[in-house]
Amino acid sequence: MIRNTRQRTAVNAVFDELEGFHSAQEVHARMRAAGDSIGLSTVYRAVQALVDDGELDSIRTDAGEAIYRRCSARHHHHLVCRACGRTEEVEGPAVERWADRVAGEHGFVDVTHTLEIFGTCAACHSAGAPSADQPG
Amino acid sequence: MIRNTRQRTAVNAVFDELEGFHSAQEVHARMRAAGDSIGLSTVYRAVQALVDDGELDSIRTDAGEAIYRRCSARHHHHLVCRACGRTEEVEGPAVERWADRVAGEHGFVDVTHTLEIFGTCAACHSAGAPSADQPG
DNA sequence: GAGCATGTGAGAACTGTTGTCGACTGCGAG
DNA sequence: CTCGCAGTCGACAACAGTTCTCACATGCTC
Ligand SMILES: [Mn+2]
Ligand SMILES: [Mn+2]
Ligand SMILES: [Zn+2]
Ligand SMILES: [Zn+2]
Repeated sequence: MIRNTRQRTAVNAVFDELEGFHSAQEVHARMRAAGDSIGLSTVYRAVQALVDDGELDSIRTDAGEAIYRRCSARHHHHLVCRACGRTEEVEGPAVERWADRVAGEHGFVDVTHTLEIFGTCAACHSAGAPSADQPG
Repeated sequence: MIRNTRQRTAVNAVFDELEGFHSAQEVHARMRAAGDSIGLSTVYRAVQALVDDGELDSIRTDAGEAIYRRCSARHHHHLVCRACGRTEEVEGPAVERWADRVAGEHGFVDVTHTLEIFGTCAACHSAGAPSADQPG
């Protein structure tokens, strides 16, 4: 059975305070800095449990790092600022239908998808942010 | 300037023989097994150069590993079988427009996106493959 | 409270990837 | 066809993120 521990509660609470995506390492550092005593392994275990419970959503950065944020229940995608990390949740029913349809046309079943949009947000753009590319 | 070397030519050639996505490590192992002498660093440098040249497309697995395949020039996405790794290139102009539009509505500029569809292909499904989930 | 399955965490181990640096080599200049 | 050298190679070390190990601690049930 799953136990309530100080650490799990604390990790969960961190994501109440935080906007956008954050890595396990960052969460660990924040907690340590705030005086919480917790091990890095425990943070990893906690975020994974929260993802399994549907409490957190996770995506992977271009650099291969897993990042997490508190996630609303309905299916959606993310619009992420490359410069500041600011994140918007976006929905597109037509895209959902397209993905399922195109997969079905190829004979695929049990279909899921990942979709992330990256750009420079208005604030960062007016501040003069750099740019980057994404494979297709 | 960029030089033609035996190694770069060989890495490029490997992707002529191969369907679907393959990791740098796998390519290295294949080449070694086939008697080619090449260093792992060189394979990494070669695949990255090929990605930069638009010769290869790269995506990242759930496990965080970068995988590569020979890629047609036009912008597209991938429909990947979770069981056998078989990959179809798919296009959806409407999805492209949607991504740009929704990003623009939020004030984002310099917009790119990633979109991958996962499922079980017909062959694997009739063979009775397992299933998995993908975050949203 | 007692018993014990479950969770913790410091550190080691692992994985994919990148950096280092002396040796090597493609290739344009002469 | 040399020569010279910037570009390249590759064994190896270093790195970053993540997972494993295992002795110890602690929620939960009874
Ligand atoms: Mn979707
Ligand atoms: Mn697209
Ligand atoms: Zn921004
Ligand atoms: Zn398949």
